[in-house]
Amino acid sequence: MGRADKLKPARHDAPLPLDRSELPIDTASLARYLIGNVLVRELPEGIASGRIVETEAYGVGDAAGHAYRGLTPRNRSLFLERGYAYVYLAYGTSYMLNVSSETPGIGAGVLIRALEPLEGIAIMLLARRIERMRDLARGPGRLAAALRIDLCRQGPLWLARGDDEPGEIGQSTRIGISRDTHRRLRFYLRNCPFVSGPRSLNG
DNA sequence: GTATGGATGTTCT
DNA sequence: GAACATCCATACT
Repeated sequence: MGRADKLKPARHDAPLPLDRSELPIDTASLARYLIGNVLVRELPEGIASGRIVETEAYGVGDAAGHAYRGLTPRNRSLFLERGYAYVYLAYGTSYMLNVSSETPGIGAGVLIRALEPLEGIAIMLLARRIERMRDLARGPGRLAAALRIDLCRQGPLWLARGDDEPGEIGQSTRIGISRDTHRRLRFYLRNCPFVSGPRSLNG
């Protein structure tokens, strides 16, 4: 527990974090496990949260993963034990949020791609110019914008337990990559309007 | 609904 | 200079 945790405790009724011991170590297992659980962000304006409905695994020896070519200053948090954030800027416009996986020293992680908004929708709307509510956090860049994961704002970020059974989980190839495109390492909630990607991948 | 192209900044060759 | 785990606006079926 670091000093910052003691200085500003979370709101008393905020969802409790998952214990690290319950996170699967294996990357694909973690990606599947996270579906149905909750991502919580505490901002000065209040709590913003959403149910995780879409993830992608970027595991050991995966040529599409950022850790594939070894440890660099950018990707070093992927080499931490499971449950740490790895955030980077893609295409100069969108931040991507990942959860580190595997054991310390092994570079791997899970990309969180979409949320079903739960709490603090008004807070998330402040950062998203949208017409349809379903687009609030539908896609990894939109998700990071909605939760204002922009690396220049104060506020904790954690994973919490989902309230109920997530529903049927589908599996497909991953989106937006050019290597290892055949692997079916994308996990999503079936029949969920908040999932990104073309209909052909979401059957 | 799907397809296409431009904007954008960091990392690595 | 190229690649890139994207988004948005626009055009079209």
